[in-house]
Amino acid sequence: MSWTDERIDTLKTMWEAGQTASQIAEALGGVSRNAVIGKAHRLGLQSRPSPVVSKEEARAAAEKAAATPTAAAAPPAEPVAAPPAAARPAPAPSAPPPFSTAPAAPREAEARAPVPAAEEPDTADEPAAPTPAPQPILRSVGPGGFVRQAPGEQQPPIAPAPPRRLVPARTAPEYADKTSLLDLNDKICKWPLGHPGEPDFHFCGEKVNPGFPYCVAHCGHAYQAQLPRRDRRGAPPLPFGGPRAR
DNA sequence: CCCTGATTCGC
DNA sequence: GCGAATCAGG
Repeated sequence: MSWTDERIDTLKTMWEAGQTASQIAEALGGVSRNAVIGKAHRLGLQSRPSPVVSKEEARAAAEKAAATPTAAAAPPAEPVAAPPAAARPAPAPSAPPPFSTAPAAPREAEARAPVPAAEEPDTADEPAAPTPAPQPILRSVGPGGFVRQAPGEQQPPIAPAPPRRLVPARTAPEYADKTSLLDLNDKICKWPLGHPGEPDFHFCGEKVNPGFPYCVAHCGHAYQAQLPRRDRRGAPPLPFGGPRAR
């Protein structure tokens, strides 16, 4: 596998979106985690919170901690070089789900007035299936077939995607229901829709299939059993709406 | 053990 | 430039 423009593009986007190197490698296919990391560095995509702290950083941090015994009132504004990336998956571990009604930290112009109404067809993207019917049957997922079907079951295994908008309302018509980079966290689907840099680029935002970066439906796209080369048809379903048309 | 990203170094 | 091997922390 070589680093085509498209693959580099995907790498960049996913890296900046906070995907792990493993996830990126898996999404790209044909490359190892190390390859992704190596490439990312060569591209200058640098510095993500690494689990490994350099001795310098550790020493500096220790000194700082020691030198600041009492003045703990103000949260230290990012000790070392604060990553410029506006995008890191929201670290909020116990944070409320992305679609909770009340944003904990209301961003200025984001006062979203609760609008009563039910629906508006709105955007044409992702026509969500209108069947919120909860699936009582527990299913497991696995490589290849992805969603395992209970024995004897004939129905499509994947519950139809519930309506995407779980939040009652919004103000800005076109963006309010979009899951932005800033909204990403471990619990919501990071499947990108549209292309980075474009105004309507956003993320799926569904609840993830536990253990995966995507919701069940998008996992079905992302993880598929490899077919023999001669049997493959068309382009593989890469995220990001496919390679950027330039 | 598993995971993570960083770095090195032969190719 | 590439990526496996290695390192080192969580």
